[in-house]
Amino acid sequence: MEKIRTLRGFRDILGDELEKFKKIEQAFRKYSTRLGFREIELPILEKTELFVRTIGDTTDIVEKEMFTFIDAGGDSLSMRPEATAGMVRSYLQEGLYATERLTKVCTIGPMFRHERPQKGRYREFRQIDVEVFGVKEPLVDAELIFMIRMFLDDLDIDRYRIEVNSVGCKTCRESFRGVLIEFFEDRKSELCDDCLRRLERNPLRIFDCKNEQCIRVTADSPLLFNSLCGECKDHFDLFQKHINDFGIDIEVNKRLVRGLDYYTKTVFEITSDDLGAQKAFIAGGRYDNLVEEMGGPPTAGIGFAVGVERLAMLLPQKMEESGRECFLACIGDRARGYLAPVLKACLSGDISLRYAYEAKSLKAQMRYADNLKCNFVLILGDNEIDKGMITLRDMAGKTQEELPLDVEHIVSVLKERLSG
RNA sequence: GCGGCAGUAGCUCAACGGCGGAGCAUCGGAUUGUGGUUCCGAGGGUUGCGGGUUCAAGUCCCGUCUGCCGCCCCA
Repeated sequence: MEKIRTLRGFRDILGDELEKFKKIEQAFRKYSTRLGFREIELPILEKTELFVRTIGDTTDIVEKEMFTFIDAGGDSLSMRPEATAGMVRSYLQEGLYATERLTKVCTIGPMFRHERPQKGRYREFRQIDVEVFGVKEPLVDAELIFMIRMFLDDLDIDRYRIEVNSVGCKTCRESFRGVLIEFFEDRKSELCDDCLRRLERNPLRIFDCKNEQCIRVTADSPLLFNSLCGECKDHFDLFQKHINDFGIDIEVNKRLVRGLDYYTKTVFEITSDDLGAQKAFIAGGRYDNLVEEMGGPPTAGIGFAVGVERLAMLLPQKMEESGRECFLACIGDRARGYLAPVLKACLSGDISLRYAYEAKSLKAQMRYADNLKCNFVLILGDNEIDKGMITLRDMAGKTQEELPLDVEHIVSVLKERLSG
């Protein structure tokens, strides 16, 4: 019989990795709460059209990376490949634009992309997603970078770079597109096959190419950053001033491009060389036209996503200290009769109690208790019961004492020992 | 989607084409009811899966699945 295992690129999350996820989410919520973000849970499945219209129909994500299927009713549905699309849909559907001046929301959950798995790249992966709707001022751009900085500091992560760029607005991008195509037309022969395709669909992405030949070509090319319109230029300058006020070091990377169509003005990427090929573990940017394009009122937007698995890889490997636990070792059937009352009293008294389900030798039970890293072991056998006592052994101190066999008393002594 | 490497006990890995092993982990024992160190012992495997070559395949060949590295993409 063939063993059933997870689908390719899908994993069970357990042990240290799950602890890291919890730690990351806890640290994140600390700052999201303080900055006024509300958490929201969104569906994993949405109409395919939502992603096509937001992310862009010529992006790789939409073209070949979505888990898409036709449901029984004939609708094309897709597992969400990212969170912003659903956030925008929710913002419009719940009418938040009408009930509040600005909206700060975040969500944490799994995303799905049908890619070839690699370290730090899975078909099901977890993202923390943050969005702000209704603020066009660059102060919020800086606030998000600041939030990321506080969050990473909290996790003791310091080997990373913050790269920022501006991809301009619709008007500066349209006019630049012509300039760029004209430049590359003359040097077509020097570009790789991938870039020739990009030239047709999204010429800006040529700047993203790692091919040395293409990098040489783009080194001579005009940059969108240098031909931003006045408004976009002012926005970026003010953003940099605010970043400076927060005391954060950033690198302006004029070649930085994002793979999703909706981005405008400020874009950023947090990368680490400790991650291998998938260097970016946080990325985001502004999308000032998206809400309107999706049928809402003109509303500025900005957000970012954290790749939780990738961030977890940057966390130190050290195991969490196990909690302070107690163990009850019973010798004989008479002692077993005390298990239920002792367990009941311990749990009510907020004390962790472990015990063996099988009637094992005391030696085996002690070994088990040690294995579980229990700090204290209660030993109960005929000797103790006849005296109306119970033995309490301090495993680290290798000392033991006898206590009256009274559950309330036992719990109060354990509490005292565990807190000291 | 493309290229390369790999898959043997729960984990890390050995085994010239010739009887599948070790360390760690788990469990038990070392004279009455006391853990870690030590000693002894036990359990655990269709060698990822399916074909093929061969007297004989963990080992060679083909396919497939999965992982890893790079490309691509992206968080």
